[in-house]
Amino acid sequence: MSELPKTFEPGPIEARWYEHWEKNGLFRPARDEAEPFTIVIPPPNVTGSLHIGHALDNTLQDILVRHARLLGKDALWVVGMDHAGIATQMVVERQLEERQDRRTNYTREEFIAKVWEWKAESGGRITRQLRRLGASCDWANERFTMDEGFSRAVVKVFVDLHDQGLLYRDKRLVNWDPGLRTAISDLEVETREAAGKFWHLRYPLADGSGFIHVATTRPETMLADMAVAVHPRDERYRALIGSQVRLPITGRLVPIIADEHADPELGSGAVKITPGHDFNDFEVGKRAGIAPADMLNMLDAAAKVVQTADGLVPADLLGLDRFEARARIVSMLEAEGLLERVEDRMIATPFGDRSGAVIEPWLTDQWYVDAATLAKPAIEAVRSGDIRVVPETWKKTWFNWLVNIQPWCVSRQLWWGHQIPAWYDEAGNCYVAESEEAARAKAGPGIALTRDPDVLDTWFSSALWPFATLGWPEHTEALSRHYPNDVLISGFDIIFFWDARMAMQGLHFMGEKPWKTLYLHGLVRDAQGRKMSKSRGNTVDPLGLIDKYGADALRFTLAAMESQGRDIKLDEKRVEGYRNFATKLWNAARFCQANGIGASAAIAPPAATLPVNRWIVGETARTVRALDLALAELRFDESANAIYHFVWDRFCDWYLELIKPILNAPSGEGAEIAETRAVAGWVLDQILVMLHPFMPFVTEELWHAMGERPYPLIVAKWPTSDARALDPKAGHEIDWLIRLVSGIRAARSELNVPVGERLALHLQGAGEATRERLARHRAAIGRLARVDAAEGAPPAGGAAQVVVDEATFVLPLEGVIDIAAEKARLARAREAAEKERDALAKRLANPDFIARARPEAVEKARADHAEKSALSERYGAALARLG
RNA sequence: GGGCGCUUAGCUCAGUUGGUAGAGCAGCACGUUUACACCGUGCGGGUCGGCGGUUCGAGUCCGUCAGCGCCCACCA
Repeated sequence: MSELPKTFEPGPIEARWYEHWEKNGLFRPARDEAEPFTIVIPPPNVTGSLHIGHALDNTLQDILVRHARLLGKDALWVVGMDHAGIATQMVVERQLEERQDRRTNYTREEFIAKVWEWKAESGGRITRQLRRLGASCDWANERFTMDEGFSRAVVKVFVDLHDQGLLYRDKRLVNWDPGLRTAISDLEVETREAAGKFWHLRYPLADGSGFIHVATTRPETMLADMAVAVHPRDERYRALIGSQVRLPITGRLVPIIADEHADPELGSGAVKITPGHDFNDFEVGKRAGIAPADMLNMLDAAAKVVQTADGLVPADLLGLDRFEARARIVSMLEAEGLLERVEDRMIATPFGDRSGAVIEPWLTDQWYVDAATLAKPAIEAVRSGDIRVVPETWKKTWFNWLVNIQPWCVSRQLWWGHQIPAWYDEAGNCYVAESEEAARAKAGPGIALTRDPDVLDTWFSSALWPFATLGWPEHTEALSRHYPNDVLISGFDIIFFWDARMAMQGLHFMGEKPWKTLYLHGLVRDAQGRKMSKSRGNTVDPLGLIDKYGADALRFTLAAMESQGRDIKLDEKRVEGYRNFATKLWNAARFCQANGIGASAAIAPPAATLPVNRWIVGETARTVRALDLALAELRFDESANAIYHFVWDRFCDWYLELIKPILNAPSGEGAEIAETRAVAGWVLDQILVMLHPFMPFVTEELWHAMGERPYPLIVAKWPTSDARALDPKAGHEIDWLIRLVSGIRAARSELNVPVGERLALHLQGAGEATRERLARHRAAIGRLARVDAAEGAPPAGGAAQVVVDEATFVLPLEGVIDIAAEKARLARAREAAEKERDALAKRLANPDFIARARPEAVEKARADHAEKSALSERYGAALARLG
């Protein structure tokens, strides 16, 4: 037991204890016999640094893991990082560019080596930051989505899915990012409204008989037009169906076809069809019998104009950027009198979420996962309740996306990532296998093979995180113990990217859901409710808050503000408030130290005879129960509030104040002092344990400061909410005491009685029990309310009066206070009681209420009515006494 | 075009199965009591977005309107 410094400084405490825990393996004590509890961290990007969203996500995880550990479970928090293909490659490329260098100056192997180098040097930043936050992860088994074991898992999943027909190569339109020059998935496309134009064009009919009008937002794609479509029931064009159009500029002859895609209400009702550059047109083209291989393409990977297969694009357009080409083509059409008019218009435009480039639908060969098939068990698992989703409202989103899911494009034209395990021979035959040797065996002897240069979508590998981190495809002990995981905590922003895909892959490869519960939290926003972003400059740096207020304060803030289903608007004032809370606890511990209160020897509550001690033991048990319930329901806000109010309102404001007279009593009361010290020490211990998941650092510090301990707090025992600890009689007594003291204080304050003035306290209409209570708590009442119990009837004259239950407490104040003020005060109190009484009377007078309301409700209304009636009468009597 | 969420005290938010509203911060007043001014005590403050319905009774359930936010979707 060491004396606590007067001021609480979080910094040094945090550094000391984190190191102690980690060094001593306390994040993962050996508990082979214990019930497992498992959480996996959403692996942060190697490029990442801890932002406030991580702080929230990881705080919630740490609370659950520390709680489970305190419950004696074999708690495992799997930690690691994600290689984050596109993001990481972009970072390293940008570094090269800063040195006037570029990726393509290197071989693939050289470049990848540079990325690994960079990862080694700066990739661990976020894990250091996680330590600052207090995250009790299993660092001894840190994983990476491209480490050797994980890579094996990725390859196996690819090959197995392929062999099962659930993964295939296909030529179709894909979302192409011309900035990054790679395909991306539907989810990586952000559609935003952007200012654009609607060009109305005249396409000459081939027979020279006139024009057909088409409207388009993308005139440049006319270089690859293959048809003009009209609605089959559109009378204006019926006669033209089957005839031909001679396209301007290229002179290509294309048919006018009938297709329901053409909307007669929109534009002219006729629409140009460019199957190679538009998702709708692709489908129209297929319906018109054009095979994907025959669809014309006019753009290269950087979205510059290239020659189409029929060679009709004029040479001076070749090599132009798509937007330059647009301008050029519009002016060419205008010159030929084929531009009818131009409308300004907002266009729903697709952008790449990483590059910000306008996405180009582009015809390429890519690898696709049959997501619809994998989605079915994931839908069923949530529908059946096998996976519990919290908050439930997300179930609809889950179903909506998974039911309508499209094939998942998993190949990326990047260098950094898991290279696709597929090999091609010179004839273009494809061999998917776990290794080149295996592929060669499939291909047969003497066949030269080239490996597919593409890599996999990062999410393809992170989808395997819940089981590949546990050793899969090996059948490890860890895997059988810790899969399925207990809870996944994730921001709702990655529900499709990650959560749904984990469910799909986990159910498919493990035959079992990845986690029992999926908990989705909101986003952390700034104090004005705006989304935080670097460009907006409103990001909150969690490390800065930790430096300023301590990790405990930040953690507690995030937990207390995490109410299900809502975004968090973070206000620094809240963090400051919870730093104050930690300080409050610190000072309470100092008080205990100064009064001979120390670590409790036992887990069970000490025997107590004094009501105040019996009461606080009961209150402790109630808090444990409230906390258990809240944590079981994943109500982080409720659990934080339960412990907060117990510590501050019950323990500090009342209990410690109430025991001061006992502790300070003159000698001769040894037994009471001993009992009180024991109880106070025990309660403080329970507080430290209960608060530890939320505020691990300050609690661990105080745990040791209060005395010698057989084990650190991080592996202490969670308290039990033993109902036997509750003593209703003591509870009522202390409740009465609190109401009495509060009542007297309020009266004094409202009547401006000088604080230094000690008043006499007389009784009016008090029963025997009240007199006994008053005698028992004379010292505490005297101290807290600054009154001295007096014998006999109150003297006549001015007095303040406080009604508690049946008794009226009279504080003679002749000459001290303004009698009129006290009368007004009592009249207000009586009026309030009467108002409630009358409302209850009205309800009770309603025969329908008596007949239809639940009997308990009627009973309660009667009891309340009686109480309010009595109360108003007592205030009436008090008023009468003042004349 | 679908789907979801939000609207409760000046601010940020709770409010479990319907029984006439709570917290933190901010505000105001006062500071006796050797744990704590990062504190203590007390006080003020809400027609629970509008309208309608169900019910003995609605912040809580249903409908509708208004405003705000998010997600999904191939209107050229």
